[in-house]
Amino acid sequence: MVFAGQGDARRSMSLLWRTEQPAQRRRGPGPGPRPGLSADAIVTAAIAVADEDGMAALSMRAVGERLGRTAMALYTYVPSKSELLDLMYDAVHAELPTRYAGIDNWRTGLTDWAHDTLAFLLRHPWVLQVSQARPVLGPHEYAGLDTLVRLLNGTGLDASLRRRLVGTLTHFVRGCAGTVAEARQAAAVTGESDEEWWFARSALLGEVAPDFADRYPSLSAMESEGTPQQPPSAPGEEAMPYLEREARETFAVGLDVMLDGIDAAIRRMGTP
Amino acid sequence: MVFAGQGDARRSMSLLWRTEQPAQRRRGPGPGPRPGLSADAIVTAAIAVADEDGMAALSMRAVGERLGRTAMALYTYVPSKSELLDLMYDAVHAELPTRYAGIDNWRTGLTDWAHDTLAFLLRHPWVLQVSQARPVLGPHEYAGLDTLVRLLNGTGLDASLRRRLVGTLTHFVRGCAGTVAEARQAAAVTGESDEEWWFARSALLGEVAPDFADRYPSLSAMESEGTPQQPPSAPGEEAMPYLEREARETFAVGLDVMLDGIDAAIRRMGTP
DNA sequence: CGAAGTTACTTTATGACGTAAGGAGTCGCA
DNA sequence: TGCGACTCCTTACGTCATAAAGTAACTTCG
Repeated sequence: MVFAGQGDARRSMSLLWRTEQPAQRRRGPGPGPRPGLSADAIVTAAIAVADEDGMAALSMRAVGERLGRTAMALYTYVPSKSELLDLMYDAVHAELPTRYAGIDNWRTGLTDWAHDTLAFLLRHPWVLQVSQARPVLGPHEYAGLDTLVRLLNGTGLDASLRRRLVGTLTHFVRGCAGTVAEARQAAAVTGESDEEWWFARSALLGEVAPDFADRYPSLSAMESEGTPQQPPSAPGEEAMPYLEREARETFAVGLDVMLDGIDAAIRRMGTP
Repeated sequence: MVFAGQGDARRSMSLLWRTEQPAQRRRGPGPGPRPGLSADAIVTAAIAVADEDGMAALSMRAVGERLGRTAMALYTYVPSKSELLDLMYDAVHAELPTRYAGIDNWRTGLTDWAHDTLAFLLRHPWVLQVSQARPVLGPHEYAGLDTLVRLLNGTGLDASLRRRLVGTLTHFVRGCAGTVAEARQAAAVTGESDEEWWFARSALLGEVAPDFADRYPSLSAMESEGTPQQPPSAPGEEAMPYLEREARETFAVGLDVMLDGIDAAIRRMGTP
């Protein structure tokens, strides 16, 4: 987990909400030899690094290199790596859709929201590694939050209950996204596909725990019963990796279960 | 996020499942001057470091220091930090309860499980920062998984559905635990309480976004409506920090919503 | 025109990290 | 007494964020 927002709070909020004093610039002197960087350019480059190579690869050197500068050049525009992370975090949240057609139907609205949010998190998996407590409090994150609340308003539930549902739904989507993201990263880092990994590991597991079925009877029973034979993927379409397919199944099923639970709360409200 | 299990898979599984060759030891020589370390002692010390000071403070140097050795001394017993993490991860999972009284009542069983798991994760918050994809596959983690599956068996649902519920419930509990854990860590690192933090931040927010209520109408309405006046905590009992209280509310409400969703699935099964 | 001031950027340095390499000390057994 | 096995230490390398100080280019002023 990477902690953002460690720097000067006022400076950080200024940068996030773009309330920097516009004057003062070009007051006397002029720029140096180069075309000149900007905080925006740095944030864009940093997002590209994180998207492509993951949070672990996000170093000031890497961002600087992408811009043809040294790491230290960035500190002219960005106070620290922590603040840069804040800016990156809020910048990508601008991608979240804010308009949903069926506001009258809370269920389809929330389903769409969940799918969009999952897709967003898979485009920018490093977002999951930014601490959630003490949130960044940027304008785009708030916009995303406002959208979710608006969709929840359609349920007609109490404000106090809606408040909790925001966290519940977010936890779930983030959890699913995390599983997929980590599986992808593991595959990228090790160069070993999910299938290869699982094949090797289950062989070792058989060596090392020959009594597996006796030690974990419920788990074993469920696995042998509940694992469907997967159909071979249609020719021409890329087979989805094992762990990712599992995670997406969990997402679909779990989302329906949660929405059923919300539905139950709505019904209960009608007939107390 | 910290990735474990990067080392030699066979060695790692051997260590996890304690299938090291027992011979070979003390074959010819004797130990050096010191009483002698062991993998177990190192794992215990490493868990203590991570529990007390967080994952960021878990360095080989720090663990060695706690044992009165240098960082390099650990490498005699543990192949790498990654493997040490595997061992730590599985070792703490031994704390998870495996017996639950009311197996006949799936709802109370799952509720107890969720509370126990939350408490476990809050005792060892660094567990949340170990990657979930490509799991560690140790005996104690499997025991915890088997327990959850056993409780889910009480629902009578299909194996394929139960499979997905494992992930759904886990994501939710982990998400709640993560919020609390991160809030605690932020408070510990910055020395600033949730209340102080929020007070300072909301003042800045008012400066920087005076039109907040207009920009985020749904969110603002929900906040002003759904935030209860919190009663002053009884004298003598420690007031729970703001963010932690919020997270625990989300946990309680969200868990009930999820269990209602499971209940709906059970009813649907009865009357197709 | 030249000096001074301002900014953009680089170089260098510090103390952290994981861990490779190469000892040094101690013991059992020959 | 010497050898091999074993534990543990010192040193070293390349990485990280970032503090401090230096350099180069430009604008403005004298």
